[in-house]
Amino acid sequence: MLNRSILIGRLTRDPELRYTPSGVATCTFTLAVDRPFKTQLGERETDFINIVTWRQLAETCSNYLRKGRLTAVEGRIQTRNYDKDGRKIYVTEIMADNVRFLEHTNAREAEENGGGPIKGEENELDFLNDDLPF
Amino acid sequence: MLNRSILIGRLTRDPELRYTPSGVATCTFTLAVDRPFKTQLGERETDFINIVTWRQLAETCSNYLRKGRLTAVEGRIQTRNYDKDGRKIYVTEIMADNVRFLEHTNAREAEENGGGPIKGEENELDFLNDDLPF
Amino acid sequence: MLNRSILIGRLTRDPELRYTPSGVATCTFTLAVDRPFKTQLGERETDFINIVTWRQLAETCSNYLRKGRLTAVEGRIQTRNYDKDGRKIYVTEIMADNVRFLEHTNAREAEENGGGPIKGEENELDFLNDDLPF
Amino acid sequence: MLNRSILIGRLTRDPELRYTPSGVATCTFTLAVDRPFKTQLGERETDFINIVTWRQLAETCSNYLRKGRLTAVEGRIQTRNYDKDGRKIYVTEIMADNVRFLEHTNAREAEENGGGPIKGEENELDFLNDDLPF
DNA sequence: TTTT
DNA sequence: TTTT
Repeated sequence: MLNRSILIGRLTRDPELRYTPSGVATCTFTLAVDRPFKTQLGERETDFINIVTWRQLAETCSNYLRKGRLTAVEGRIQTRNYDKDGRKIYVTEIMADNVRFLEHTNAREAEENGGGPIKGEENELDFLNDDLPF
Repeated sequence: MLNRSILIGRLTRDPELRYTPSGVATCTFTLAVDRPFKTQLGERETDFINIVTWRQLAETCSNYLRKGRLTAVEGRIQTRNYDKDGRKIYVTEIMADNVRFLEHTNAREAEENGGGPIKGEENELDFLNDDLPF
Repeated sequence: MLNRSILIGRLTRDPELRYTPSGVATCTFTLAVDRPFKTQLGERETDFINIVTWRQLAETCSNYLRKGRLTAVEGRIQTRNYDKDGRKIYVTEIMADNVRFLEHTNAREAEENGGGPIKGEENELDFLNDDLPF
Repeated sequence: MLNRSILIGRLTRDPELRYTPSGVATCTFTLAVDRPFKTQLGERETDFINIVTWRQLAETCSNYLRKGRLTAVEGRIQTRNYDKDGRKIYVTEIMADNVRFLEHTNAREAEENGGGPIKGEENELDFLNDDLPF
């Protein structure tokens, strides 16, 4: 009936952009989110959460996100399963409908690994949100 | 850096209460959460999300929740993995720190399957908020 | 950049349905949400949060919600101000894009105060969510 | 029964730190959060949301936040009212229990306006989570 | 102006 | 009273 998650973390690697047979873009990446406490041994642990985006949002994520970038994600938890070698594998992913790029691509990075343009980022993002004004 | 999920759904079966070797209570259950849209074939799909609670909150969930009960859960997505037959199994769970019982146990149900007391429920819930790691 | 609120509470009175000059439906109501703790005097306090919905969602809220009904609301905090007697009045409201009716209208209530139909409620709700599947 | 808000925005001015008569620290600031769409005239509007923090979290916000800083806030909507010149003034605020500093103080800014230390920020934040009434 |  |  209601299913909403909000995460802030860093990409564990560059995002992957693919297309369905019918041509719909999908972009996947993993967010590393530090836990808000330490273990009894004083170590900080991290959760690795898989994110899936579709269509326009997928294209923009592919253009603007890179490994290590601090990112906010809003979406819905989705579960699925498939068979592998006669075993059922369970998968949990966040279907994101809103992604916020919290760190701007700086010049050096953009050059080095193909990060997206710095200007215009905000404007592109205006159309990423499935929320309507009213 | 930030990790928050809020879910409303129904328990797929009665909750399970266990204790760690050191005596800490933990209660687990699965929420069935209907997706907010239908497939192209007009079918409604459901996500099955594992919930974990600890300590006082675990005890109260075990007392008041039953299969089918509408329930709101607030918590943090946690991931872990373990080896099984030489394969890595990945698990995603919600570590809940707030659980709201949206359906009161009615008299018949309480008698039939051991559901918790009807009176006093709200007061017990006052002490369920629990922001601790476990 | 990100603005999301999720609330569960009870309507303080029946919802109000109005139309803008251009004919757009808007439905407003107030949720009473109990605080998760008691004061030092042992009293429980309550927050009263104004909710605004638009269009199809406004119509459905008007049909299905009634005073006292337990309801979940998801939306965005919006602030505005206006002048009254030369003073600026500040208003904070939740622009809701998702509303879940957690209590079914029972037969007696429906008859007494014009609550909406019991059957079909879930189906109507399918179209209330601005979130797209992908 | 459930009341959770998550916001990302920028401080409209430096935070204000005060103490209650009994010596409890409270820090208040306002977040400017851009709306996720533009008006029909192509203008982007902004919501201004008042945030209140208490105790340890208040001290750290006062030390690390400055005007313009991008910040994530998690908390609970609280409403109150008071009389002013025989009129009732209604106030809505977020009682925050988790604040994330999304922009590091850089050297120049720190020098210019007294922003907090750059090193150690993350560690301090570990203790900010605070689910208490105030 | 407030709900159970 | 508003931020980039």
